[in-house]
Amino acid sequence: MPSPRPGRETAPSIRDVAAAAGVSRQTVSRVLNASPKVSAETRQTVMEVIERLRYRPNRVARALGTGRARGVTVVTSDTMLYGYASTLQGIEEAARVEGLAVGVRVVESDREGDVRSAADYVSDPSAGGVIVIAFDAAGIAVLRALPESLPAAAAVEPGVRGVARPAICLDEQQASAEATRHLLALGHRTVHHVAIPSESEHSGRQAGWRRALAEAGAAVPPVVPVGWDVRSAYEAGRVLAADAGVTAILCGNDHIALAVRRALFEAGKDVPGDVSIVGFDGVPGAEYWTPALTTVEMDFAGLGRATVAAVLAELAGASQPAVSLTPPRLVVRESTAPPRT
Amino acid sequence: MPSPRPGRETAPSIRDVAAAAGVSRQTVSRVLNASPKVSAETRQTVMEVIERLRYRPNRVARALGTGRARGVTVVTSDTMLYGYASTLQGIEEAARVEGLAVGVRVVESDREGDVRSAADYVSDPSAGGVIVIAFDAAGIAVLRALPESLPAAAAVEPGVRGVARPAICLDEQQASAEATRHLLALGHRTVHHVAIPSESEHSGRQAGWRRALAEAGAAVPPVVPVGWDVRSAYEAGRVLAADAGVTAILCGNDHIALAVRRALFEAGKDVPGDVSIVGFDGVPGAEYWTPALTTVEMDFAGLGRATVAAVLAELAGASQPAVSLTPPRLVVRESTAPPRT
DNA sequence: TGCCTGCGTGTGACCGGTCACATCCGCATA
DNA sequence: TATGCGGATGTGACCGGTCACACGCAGGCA
Repeated sequence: MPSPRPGRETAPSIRDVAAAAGVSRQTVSRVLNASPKVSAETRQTVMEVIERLRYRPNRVARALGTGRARGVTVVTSDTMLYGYASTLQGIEEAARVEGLAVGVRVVESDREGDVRSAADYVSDPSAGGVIVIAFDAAGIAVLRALPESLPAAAAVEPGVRGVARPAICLDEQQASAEATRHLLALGHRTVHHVAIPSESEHSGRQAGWRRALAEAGAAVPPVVPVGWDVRSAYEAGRVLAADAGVTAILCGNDHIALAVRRALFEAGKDVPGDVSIVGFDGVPGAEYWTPALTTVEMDFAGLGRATVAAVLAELAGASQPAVSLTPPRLVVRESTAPPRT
Repeated sequence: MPSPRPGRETAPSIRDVAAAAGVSRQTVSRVLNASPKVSAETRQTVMEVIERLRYRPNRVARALGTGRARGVTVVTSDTMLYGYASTLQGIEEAARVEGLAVGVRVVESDREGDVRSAADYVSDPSAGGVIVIAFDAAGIAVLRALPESLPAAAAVEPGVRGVARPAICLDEQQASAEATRHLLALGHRTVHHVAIPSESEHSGRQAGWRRALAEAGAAVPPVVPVGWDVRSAYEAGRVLAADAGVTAILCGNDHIALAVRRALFEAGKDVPGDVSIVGFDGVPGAEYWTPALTTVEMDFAGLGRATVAAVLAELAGASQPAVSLTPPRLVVRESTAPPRT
């Protein structure tokens, strides 16, 4: 605590500004909040004083007065995985532009205790609006546990139901189908799919893949589920590499593609000579991989920005603003080719 | 605003708890803050009431009362790059364990306006303690612009001077020297170095590399600086690939290594057959690259945790706690081998 | 002239905690 | 019995904004 006694240590308050400008604190408050009920003249005076005193409104006091902080808190189960991290980045950027504070809260799992604790955390007024990155079970559980009254929005996988919140998603179904068709068109009999943990049967990746296979009358091989850890993707790759019938693999994300590629390499199979692989995400640098990765680019940052717009609308009580997201799109590079005849 | 009129919408306050427990609000406050000046009996009663009412102290009110929020705000120029993101992750984790709120604020550059705005942002009491990820010019500028009175700590590159704050770093000089010696021992005449933007002449990577070369009496080739973007690393790789004298490259980070490897590949050079490469960071999955990458593993998460301990100490007015960091260490894999004779 | 209207402004209470200080009580000591 | 003392608890002010409402004043209309 900086003792307020010696000299003038403490930052100027709204009352200091009011006194210096010869108006009431409420008038200063109105100027700060761009209220129209202030004469141009008074506003001018007040702003000059604010400038002169280098006054900055205290966010804490404001939050206590209004009952909620002017900011957003992101709830997520992870901060490093590409999809999560980019979404977070988009949120931060949009929030900063809007002058909102940004908080982060990680939920480690969908266990009762973790979920409750995260929900409690964001229930506090200091959390402001809440954005849940609900790509997985933990996120969805938090979304469900959130008190009705909280202003919130979510970034989700396509196909999520039963969430009474504005939920935004990147619909990768089209692009996933396109990627599958691309492989089929190259002459592959069918396409195998390695699924990330956040995927469900109805989520975009899997739905698009299924649809494209069905349309082409191709067999639908069993989905190979893996965890977020690279090792499990590698193990899955080994299994697929051992199967001579596998010539094309649609991987749940780019990092999985990298590990699968390694497994294929160890099995003496060339990419794309023997097996073609496609990723999801479009991580930076995928074009400089060896071979350069064919992948579905996803605009997670845009998704993040859209969720900010959504909570802002919730906060203001307005209806959902129509933010247009750039849809996922297939980028063909070197990792896909016709199968060896 | 949930109108407090109809029914009981609002969360219980400390006064509700006090009333229900038959004590004063101050006593409840003491229980919450684990003050020793409460009888065991009273404490018990109060805790039961808290439990029954599901009371959660209001972080905003507390911050207004104490003058500062119980939390930390991370200032960083980036949230996605591996080093930054892992440090952030470590901070979040440690903060959560300590019951601290976590905020994030990005500074886009070291321009006056950006720096000032970030410094203003964290000067607000709602920011709590401040942790600056000062691997680069933007971070260091913020660190310098921070008001004296703010509780703050920083994660920095080794060799940073003139920062009147607890500054913690991962000293990779040893490991860098070791990596260089490893290459020299394999028979390489010298080792080239591609430097990341955050590196200075005196930072660990470069210092270790220089020292090892000097000790071995090897020539010190000019450092090749690149940006954070993968493309610039690729361009640097092309230049090195065109030079027949280059047989070993110490890359500033793993992603650079990946791009350099691509450039070598395009030039018809094999890794590690023709050229050996070493990375820095130890990104997850590097062991599944093709070839698996020899790299220096860095414990950024541990660094992040240490900074939390440091701000906590600042907050409490205590001296620096001695947190032991796990030092960076070389992990030899497949991307390094003797030069072709 | 009287009254209503609306704009610009000011006043007191309040948000939910904490701080500094006062008070009460029981027991040991003089 | 008076005094001192320290542990346990309570009281009022305060942190720095906002909210709801009151107020003064000018112009328009009856």
